[in-house]
Amino acid sequence: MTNIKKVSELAGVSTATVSRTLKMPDMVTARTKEKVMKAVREAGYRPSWLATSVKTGRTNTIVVLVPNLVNPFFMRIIGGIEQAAQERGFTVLLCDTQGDSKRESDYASMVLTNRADGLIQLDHSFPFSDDDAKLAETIPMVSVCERIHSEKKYPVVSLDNYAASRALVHHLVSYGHTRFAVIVGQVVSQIHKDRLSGLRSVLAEEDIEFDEDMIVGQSYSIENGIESMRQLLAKPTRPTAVICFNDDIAIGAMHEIHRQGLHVPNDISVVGFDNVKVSAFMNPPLTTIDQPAYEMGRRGMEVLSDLINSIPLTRSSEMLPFQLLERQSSGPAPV
Amino acid sequence: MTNIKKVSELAGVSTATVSRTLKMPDMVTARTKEKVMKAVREAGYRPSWLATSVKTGRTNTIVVLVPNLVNPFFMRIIGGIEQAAQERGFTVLLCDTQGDSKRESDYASMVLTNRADGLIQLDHSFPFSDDDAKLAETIPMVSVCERIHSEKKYPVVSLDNYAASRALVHHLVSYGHTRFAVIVGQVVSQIHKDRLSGLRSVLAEEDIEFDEDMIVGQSYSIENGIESMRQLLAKPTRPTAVICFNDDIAIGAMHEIHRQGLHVPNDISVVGFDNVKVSAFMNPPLTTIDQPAYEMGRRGMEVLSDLINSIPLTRSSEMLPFQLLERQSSGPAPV
DNA sequence: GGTATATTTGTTATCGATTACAATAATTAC
DNA sequence: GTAATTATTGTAATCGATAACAAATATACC
Repeated sequence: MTNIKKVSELAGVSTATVSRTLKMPDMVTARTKEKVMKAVREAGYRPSWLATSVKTGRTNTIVVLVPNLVNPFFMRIIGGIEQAAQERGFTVLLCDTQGDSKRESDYASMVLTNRADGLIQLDHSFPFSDDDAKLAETIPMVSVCERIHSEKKYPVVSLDNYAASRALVHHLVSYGHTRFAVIVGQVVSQIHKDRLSGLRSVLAEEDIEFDEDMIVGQSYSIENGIESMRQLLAKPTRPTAVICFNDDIAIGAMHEIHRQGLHVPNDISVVGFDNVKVSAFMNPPLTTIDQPAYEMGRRGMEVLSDLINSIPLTRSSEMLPFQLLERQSSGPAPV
Repeated sequence: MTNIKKVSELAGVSTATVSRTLKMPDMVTARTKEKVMKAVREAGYRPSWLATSVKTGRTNTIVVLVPNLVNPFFMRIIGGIEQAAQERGFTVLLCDTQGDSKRESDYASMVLTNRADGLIQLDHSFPFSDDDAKLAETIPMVSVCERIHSEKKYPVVSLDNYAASRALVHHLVSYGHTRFAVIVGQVVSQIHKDRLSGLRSVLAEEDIEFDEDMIVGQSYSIENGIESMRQLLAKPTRPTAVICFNDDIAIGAMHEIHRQGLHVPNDISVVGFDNVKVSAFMNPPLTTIDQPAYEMGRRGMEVLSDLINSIPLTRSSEMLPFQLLERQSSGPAPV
C-alpha cells in the first residue's frame, strides 16, 4: 500500500505538506504543489479514507434503513436521498432490514461504532426496545414516511396520509360507490391509522355505512393483495370499491379479480397508494396516490445533514403534498 | 465518546486487556473478563469500527455497483449478495451508478481508499479507461451477470444468455411464429451479443428469415418498450412475436399493444427476460426467462470473499441454469 | 540592510484501536 | 522450596492520516 509517508519521501517533503497539498492547496506554494502532485501520481497514491475518518471523527456516511429494497417506492425515496447526499459529500449505506429487528438494530448501531454519522429510517420499528431508545437518543436520526414512536421526537418527513386517504375515498364516492373494502399493509403504524381514519371521516360525512369486516390484509405485498381479495370476493356482499394501502397490494387484488372472471373497474374499482412506476402500465392503469417520494428523500437527507452539522432545525415535522392520479382502474359503481 | 481508554480506567486494567477481553476472550481470566465487561456495560462502550479497521487493514465491507436500483431484478441479486455477505461478516455498500461512469469510477475507487475490501460489478462499463483498468487490476472484483472487458480476467457469475435466448425462440417457433422482432436494452454488452446470436442460431436452423430492421430499442426501461413497440407497429408488416431483452421492456411493449387495440397473445406474442415479480401478475402474465438472481448474487459474494481472503478459485467463470416460464403472453401465431 | 510580519514548511502529538514484546503472576516439576 | 515453564497482563509501537505548534523562509516597510 502506498501511504502518505512514501509520497512525502518521494517528493522530498514532510507528510504534513503532502496532506496540506491535497486537502488545503492554498497553503502551499505552486512549486511544492507541483512536486507533491508529481509524487502522488507516480506512486498512485490515494489517501486512506479510514485513517482520515479516524482522525477527523467524521465518516461522511449515513445509514438508510429500508424495510424492503424490492419495493420501487422506497427506491424512489432513496434516489432523492442519494442525490442530496452526493451534493453534501455524504455516502449512503443502504441496509435492507427485511423487517427483521435484529438486523435493524445491528445496522442502526453502525452510527454508534463510528461507521456512519447519521441514520435515516424508512421503517418504523426502530427504536423498539428501551435499550435502543436510550441509545438512539444520541444519534442524528430522521424518519421519512412514518412517524417514530419514541420519547424523543425525531424529525419526520412524511405525507399527509389522512388527507390522501380522504382524496381517494372522495374520488370513489363521486363515482357513486357505497360498498367499500380496504386491504391494509402493516397494521401497527401511524400510516395505517391515518389512512383508516381518513377513510372513516369521509364515509361518516357522506352517511355511508362501513362494515369493519371489510378491512383485510396484513402486509404490503402482491401476495397479500391476492389472498385478501380472495377473502373479500368470498363474502356474501361483494364490495364495489377496494382501497389498497399500496400499489403492490392493488396489483395483486386486480390480478385476483381478473382471475375470477370479473372486470376492473366495471365490477370493482381498485385504487392504490404510492404510484410505483409499473402501476401506470397495468391493464387497466391503476388509480393511485402519487407520493413525492424523491422529494421526501431529498428533504430527509437535507434535514439529517443539518442535524449532523448541528444546525438548528426550523421545524421538526414536514408534510409534503400528494397528488391523486385518476386512471382507469376506478370508475362508476355498477348499478 | 467513550473510548477504550476510559473503559480501561474504569475497569482498572490496561487498554490491551480491554481489547483482548472483547476480541480474544480466551486470553483473559474469568475475573478480569468480568471486571472489563462490567465497565463496558457501564460506559456503554462500543469499539470504534474506524479505529479497528485502520489498524487491521480490513473493513469487512464490499461495494456493489448497480446500474439501476429501481430494477427489481438487480434487487434479487442484491438479496443473494446480502445474505452471503452477512454469513461471512461483510457489510454491503450499495452504489447506484445510474450508468454514470463518473459515479461508477468514484464508487469503485472506494476499494482503493481503504473504504471497502472488494467490489461486485452488476454493470459492465467499469473499468472503462486505461487508467481504471490498471487501477482495477489490483482490487478484488467479481462480475455478476455480465462479462467485463479487460485484459485481466475477472471471475464472472452469469447466465447462459445464448441458451436462454434459444429456449425463448424455440418456444415461439413451436407456436408457429415466423415474423420475429426484438426490443433490446443496452447495446454494447456481452449479454446483448449472446442473446442476439442465440436468436439468430435458432432462426437459421429453422430456416426462418429474420429482418435486421426488426431489432429496435436502446435501454432497459418501460418507456423504451413503449416507444420501440410503437416503431414496430408502424412498420408495413407487423411482427407476430416480440422478444424483449428484459421484463420492463416487455411491460411497456404490452402496454402499447393494448393501447393500439391489439391483443396479447392473439395478435402478438410478447416474451421477456428476468422474471421480475410483477411480470407474473400482468394481464396477461408474461412469458419470460427466470434467472436465478438470488443464487447468482450468493455465488458472486462467495467468490469475492474467497478473492479477498486470497483463497485460490477453482474456476473463474460460472454459468447458472435458467428456466423458461411459459405464461399467457405467448401463444399460437395468428393465421 | 535590518527588523517586523506573513507565508510556508517541518516536527510531533493525536485519533482509537491492535499487537509485538516485556514484565509479572501462576503452575508445574523435581 | 526453588527453578523452569506457562498463562496473564502491561507497555509501547503502530496503522495512516491530521493539525497544533514551532521553525524556517519569504515579503514588507522604513
